[in-house]
Amino acid sequence: MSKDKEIYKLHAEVCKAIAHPLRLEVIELLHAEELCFSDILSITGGLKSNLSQHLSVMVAGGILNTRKDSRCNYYSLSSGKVAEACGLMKSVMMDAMLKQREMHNLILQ
Amino acid sequence: MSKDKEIYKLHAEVCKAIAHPLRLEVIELLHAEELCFSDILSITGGLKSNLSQHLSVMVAGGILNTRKDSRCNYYSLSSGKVAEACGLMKSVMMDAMLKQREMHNLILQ
DNA sequence: TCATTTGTTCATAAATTTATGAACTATTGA
DNA sequence: TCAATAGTTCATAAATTTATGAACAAATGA
Repeated sequence: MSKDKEIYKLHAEVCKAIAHPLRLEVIELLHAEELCFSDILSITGGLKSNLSQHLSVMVAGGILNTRKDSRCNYYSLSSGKVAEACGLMKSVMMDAMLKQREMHNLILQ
Repeated sequence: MSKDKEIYKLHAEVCKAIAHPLRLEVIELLHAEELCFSDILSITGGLKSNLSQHLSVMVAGGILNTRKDSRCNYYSLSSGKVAEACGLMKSVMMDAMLKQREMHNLILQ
């Protein structure tokens, strides 16, 4: 594979680490503060095994840091850039929603 | 589903639209200028059917606009925010790579 | 020491995404 | 009209991701 294609592949892996509803929810939570596994689980709900796997996808993708206290496993964003990128993509989504709504209104007239 | 979960799902769909090596390559190309299908194809290579499908994923995700000239189908970024978000994620990837390299060096000493 | 808490790991099934090639459509130019 | 250009759509197979529950491990506290 060309060097460029390698880079795009790595880039895509980091992007995939944010591309899931639960993972985006976790990113928003961790934007405010570091949290431990059970805190995140109690907020997001669902199975602990599922959350644990998603968190490890995010750590492997380099977007989360993890720190092990004797009692708890703490997770935090590796960089503010992650939350910033997610915010931009959210705004792109909002724009697309508005645009679609306008199209709808136009058709209904 | 709760309203929040719905939002995270839509948000994730837009994020998925950038989370593929070929799609990131297309985003970088379109950051500079609007291009038509065959131009993109000649730069990225691969099958035309594959490119066409990836482009439609991106249009459906709201990150690309498409315009049909009688001769060609032109594609462009729906917003500069898309390229900005990708740039941030690329920088997160670079940071992760550097960090991993440092870890490596530490272990090899 | 033994039960409890706090997660991770594993196997598996289900769902989704991706790649491929063939078939198809629409427009243009000879 | 007929061939060529420019792309889309479709069926299918392969790969990857996701969800689930059970089993496991490590640390704590009674």
